Amino acid sequence: MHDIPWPAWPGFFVRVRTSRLEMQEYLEQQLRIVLDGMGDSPPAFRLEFQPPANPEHGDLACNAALQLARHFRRAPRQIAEEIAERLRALPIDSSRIEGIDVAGPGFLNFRFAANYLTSELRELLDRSEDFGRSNAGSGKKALVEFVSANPTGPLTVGHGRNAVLGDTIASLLSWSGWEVSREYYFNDAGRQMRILAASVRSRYTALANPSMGTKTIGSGEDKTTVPESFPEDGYLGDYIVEIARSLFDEHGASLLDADDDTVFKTSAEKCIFEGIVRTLARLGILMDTFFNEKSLYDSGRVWDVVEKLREKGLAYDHEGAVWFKTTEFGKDKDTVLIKSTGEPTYRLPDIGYHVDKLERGFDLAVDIFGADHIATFPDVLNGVESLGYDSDKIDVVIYQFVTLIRGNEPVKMSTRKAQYVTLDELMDEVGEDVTRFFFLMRSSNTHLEFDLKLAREASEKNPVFYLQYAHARICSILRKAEEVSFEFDAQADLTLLSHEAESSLIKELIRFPQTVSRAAETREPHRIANYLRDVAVAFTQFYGHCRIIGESSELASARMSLALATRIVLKNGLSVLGISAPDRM
RNA sequence: GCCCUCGUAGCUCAGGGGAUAGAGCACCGGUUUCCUAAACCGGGUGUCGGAGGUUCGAAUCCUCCCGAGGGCGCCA
Repeated sequence: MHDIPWPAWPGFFVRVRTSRLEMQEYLEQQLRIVLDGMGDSPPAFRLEFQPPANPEHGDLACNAALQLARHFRRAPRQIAEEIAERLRALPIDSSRIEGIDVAGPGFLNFRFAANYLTSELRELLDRSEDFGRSNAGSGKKALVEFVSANPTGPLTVGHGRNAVLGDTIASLLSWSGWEVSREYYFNDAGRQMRILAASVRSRYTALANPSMGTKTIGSGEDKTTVPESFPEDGYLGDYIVEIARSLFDEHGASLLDADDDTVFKTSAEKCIFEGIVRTLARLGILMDTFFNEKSLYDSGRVWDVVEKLREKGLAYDHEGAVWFKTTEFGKDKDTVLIKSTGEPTYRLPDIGYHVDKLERGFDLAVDIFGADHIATFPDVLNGVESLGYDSDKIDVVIYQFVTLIRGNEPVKMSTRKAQYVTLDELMDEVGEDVTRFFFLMRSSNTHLEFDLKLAREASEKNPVFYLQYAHARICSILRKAEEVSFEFDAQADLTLLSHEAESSLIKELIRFPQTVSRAAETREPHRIANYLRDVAVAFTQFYGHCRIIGESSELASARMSLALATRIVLKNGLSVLGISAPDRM
């Protein structure tokens, strides 16, 4: 922190811009001087500031007196009074701090000079589309890995939460200055893909050879008729039949004698992946890289991991399998890395994959996982760490599952059984913006109850429309201004914005940068959603109380500036969330 | 049995050491000669799951209990 020489002549530097942080630093300096004069503070004592919940309590509060009550063996209010008294005697720079009050149990409440708000607002307007961006992560690279569904079927509502969370966290990091890559990890080998291929082949065979018999599988309501050759645990979705049909259209019956399932696997994978990419694009999601698990075997990375773990005594042979000593890290059991069949479990490539991420030079690797992975990712972190990498660079965001409700019944989701609602169907019903917002408006940590019927019915009252409406309204004001040849003075005196609705809107708007930073640090996009609602509320109140067009020209221009500032914040905020900001609705 | 997450208004959820715990939905009433009524204004609810503990101060931190969901595979 460099020292800023504070002007001793209030009034001369009215144009000086003071950020909240500078304000806090300034107060901290002054408070230190005062407290030093009041005797020794306890060693662990640290000054804490917080914005009061109630605007009547000023702009910034300090709880020093409460913390020091025990140490000084005096009533907190009394201490606060003394601090306030001594602060006023300093003297405090009145171009920054307008008032110091003692309130409640002993809080020191500071009121900023009006100049503070207007200078912040001016900065907002100047920075415009960059307002909210920061450089916390500048010069650093982050990788956000998400979706990562294997190509066995269309994306479902459950994947939707993952996709939107990952994309938005990537966006938040990017707003915080990180150089961000979005990556999709997949495995197109293994058991599930074999079953997929066999399922397609069976459907194809039935088409090419209609005389083939059928069988009935499942029981009760799940009872279905499938071709005789249909594999056990085969995929029942309609898309399988469609893939089979397009193969039949293209090749006729010539594939009946195919030596293996390769052609079925390849075309199914291609078709399903195309669908996934299309669905993601619809949500506005564009991956930078697709990472095939296979490459970890091709490069030998996987075997390298096993070898190194053996060297460290953390991997050993037992009953034909290779085990990972997870008991070393406090687990009850060790874990199999390579089955006795020679096939690795998913944990091994996972460790290799994360090593690969760090080897690629990422300073941060964020994973978006469903709650079912909550117990397994520590193995990966421990593996990475014991290979000599810094696992602190890996950050896992866990989201709770989406409970889909149709009518009053929770729908059981299973890709294989074809009991699911696809992400595309969801977007068809409620739209892309609502879909994104719905997944983002709640903490990823809580279960998301998604009632399809309600989502459809509520679409008109959905909170996302409220935000967009506020934005559209501002655009409408601008159109009106154009119509009446409104003369806008971009340098209007912003201190004219003294109405309560105006200052609370300004206070709301200038919180945007810290809200974005905080959301990025905690990987919590819902903070933005909640914040934007507060902005929209504050704007709508301003709109209700203060007219723009028709007021005296200077006030009208000042208010127009405020409306423009609101539009900037709404637009930037919605853009962080990947939601459109329509000009009219 | 062990581990993880959650339990806040009728419902869905914010808040995660500080002042009187907040929104939206739902419910009732009012508002349009006025820049979009997809809006605004007014009306009221809480043993913050329970019990202890730490603290000047707990919805928030710790312990235990109860309840919901998830995980504990040579499945991913």
